[in-house]
Amino acid sequence: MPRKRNAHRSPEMPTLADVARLAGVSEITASRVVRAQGPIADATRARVLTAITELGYIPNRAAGSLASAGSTLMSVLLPSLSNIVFPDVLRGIHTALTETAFQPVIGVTDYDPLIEERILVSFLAWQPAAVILAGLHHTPTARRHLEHGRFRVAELMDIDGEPVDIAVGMSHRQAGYETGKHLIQRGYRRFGYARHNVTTDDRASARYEGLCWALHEAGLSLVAEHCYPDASSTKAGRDALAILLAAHPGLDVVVFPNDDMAMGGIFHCMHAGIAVKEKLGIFGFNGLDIGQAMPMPLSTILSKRFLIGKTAAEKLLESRERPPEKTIINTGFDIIEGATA
Amino acid sequence: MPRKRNAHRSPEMPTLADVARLAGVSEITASRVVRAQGPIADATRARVLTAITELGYIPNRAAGSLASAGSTLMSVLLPSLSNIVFPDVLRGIHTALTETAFQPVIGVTDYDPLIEERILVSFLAWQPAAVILAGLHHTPTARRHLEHGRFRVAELMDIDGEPVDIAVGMSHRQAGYETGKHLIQRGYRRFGYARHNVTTDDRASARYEGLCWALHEAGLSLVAEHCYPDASSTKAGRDALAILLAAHPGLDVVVFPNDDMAMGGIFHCMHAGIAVKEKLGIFGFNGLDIGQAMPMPLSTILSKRFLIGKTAAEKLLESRERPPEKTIINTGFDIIEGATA
DNA sequence: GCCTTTTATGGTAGCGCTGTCATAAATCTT
DNA sequence: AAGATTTATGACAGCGCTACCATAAAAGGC
Repeated sequence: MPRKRNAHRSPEMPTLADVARLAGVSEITASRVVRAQGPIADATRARVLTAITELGYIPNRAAGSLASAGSTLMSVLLPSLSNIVFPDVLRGIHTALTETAFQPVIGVTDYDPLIEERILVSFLAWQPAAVILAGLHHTPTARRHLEHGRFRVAELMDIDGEPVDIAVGMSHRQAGYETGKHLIQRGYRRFGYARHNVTTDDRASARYEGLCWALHEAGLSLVAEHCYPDASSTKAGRDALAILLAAHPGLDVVVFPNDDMAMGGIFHCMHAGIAVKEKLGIFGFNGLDIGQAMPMPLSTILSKRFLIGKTAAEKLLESRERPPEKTIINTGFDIIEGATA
Repeated sequence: MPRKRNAHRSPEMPTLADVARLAGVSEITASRVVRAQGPIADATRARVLTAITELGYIPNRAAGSLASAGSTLMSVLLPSLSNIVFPDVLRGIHTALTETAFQPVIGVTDYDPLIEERILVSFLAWQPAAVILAGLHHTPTARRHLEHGRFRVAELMDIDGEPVDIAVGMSHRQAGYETGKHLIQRGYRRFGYARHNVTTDDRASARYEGLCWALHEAGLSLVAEHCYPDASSTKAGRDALAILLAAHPGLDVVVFPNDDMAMGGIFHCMHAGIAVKEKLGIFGFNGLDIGQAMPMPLSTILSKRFLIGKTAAEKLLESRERPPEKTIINTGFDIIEGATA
């Protein structure tokens, strides 16, 4: 016996067929009106539109996606939502997607490539139009899926490497290097570094390496570093600096992996009565607003997070076809001199 | 002529039929293995699982969703991603959804009920299992859709009102009231308020009202308020306080709609040499980590954002059926005494 | 041993939409 | 005016999966 229509749906939802019947056209014509695709006579369009409002018709995207083998979803895989950095990226993506039919589906990987792979696979089940993820480093399985080519791929934040399709971001190695050069030029010599526990944050590591390289070039090296055994936070920065200075009082500048921790460093100095900049330089990364609103603006590097997200989404929308060659877009960075180093 | 199978798919994707064929079972049996549903003999399951790995099969959720009239998507509509508050909520939601089959699809409404309505409708096209949104205030059309009942609904942050299904949050009116009582008890009498431009942030308005009510009860009223003509930010708080004090030097406490602005207020005091707490009390809202990591921890109210998101998602997962009565979960709030008021 | 219940599997018909092809009418060429 | 092109519409199958039965075999009850 055939399944009764809508048997498993509580109140009947109007379908395209209902719209078509009411408007006195065929289903496919109604479909064309909904999708604004193909030539439609104005009078016909009007009739269909009226029918749609009258019935309160909402298209079923699952059916559409199934029939056309492609969805309007854009998978976004972010490492973390614990600070404002990735929400900023997401905001950029969302801004580019407003007024388009695309919708972001988000997943959080906790900086773990295996989790990234698992979430990616579950996202692919929706036949996304594009996949956005952070960094260029993925598991082999994930990379294989990404290279399959049925969807566009954007790898964000980092451009030091070979992207699958599009990469949008900056060179973190260079940012670290420029940080070192900038601070050396300003007379700092005895460098400290306050790290946090995320060993898989490739970008923080790249900045660290760049910094070391700049020091090396100048015949210097890190005097001290401390790894705070927990996630990055303002408190982590504050405590890390306290520990660092207790063991190495002679430091004249401390570089932090991000602004949150750097602000913690400043708070420690305020608390301990250390003159920031004169006695101890503090340098961060990200260029958060709050750091710039302080009485003594934080010296840091502005990463263009919103721009990265927005640019990536825009590029992905430009064409559904993956171009023959990989694209790298360098959004660059700005050194903010600030007043703390 | 029938459409050639997979004609519009570049490289052929394996389907359930391929898996079933390889495993020597029927499609429906393979489907049951994939969904871990119904009784399956261990040997059969193993064969199907092997076939799945061998083919690299990824289920097509659009087809599944269409056939079963329900998806594993959870629509999340947030007012903003510009500060850490809603990312925290999202993090809570995501945490509850990890290890489940559900995936959050997110939209940003910019505190605009009309945008909320538009995004809601476009999300409903995916037949979501649940919808999560902020606040209890929606357009009539949106409310009608939400009440339709084919999916669970959670309204977050606010519990002062009548929810559609589940509400998880706190009473912002009461938070404002308690703020007022707390500050009055500490001896403050000449109150200022620094507002920002989002007039549609109902929760900030509710806190404001609660504060005014507490003042009224004590025979007091706001001495001054200033509305910063831009979005909330640390800089907004800093500038707003400067303006407020220029016009009303006699204020002894200023309440801010959130911690970001309150920190701006503290930064102004630091800059202008005003002794915070002794000369001018500063009070925020949210209980952000950064405020607590300052040398002088911010006096504020801790809103339990992560908990709200997590609780909501968990409650939604408990049953697919909407219960006969509406549920309100009060996650409460804590007054953080801090050192600034 | 016969009947009931449970366990394991399959056949089949859609879910609601869109790709493909076909067709008819209107418009443009020369 | 006859053909070529463009514009507007429709018929129909099928996207990949699962709900709804049906069935057969195994297990349990007395």
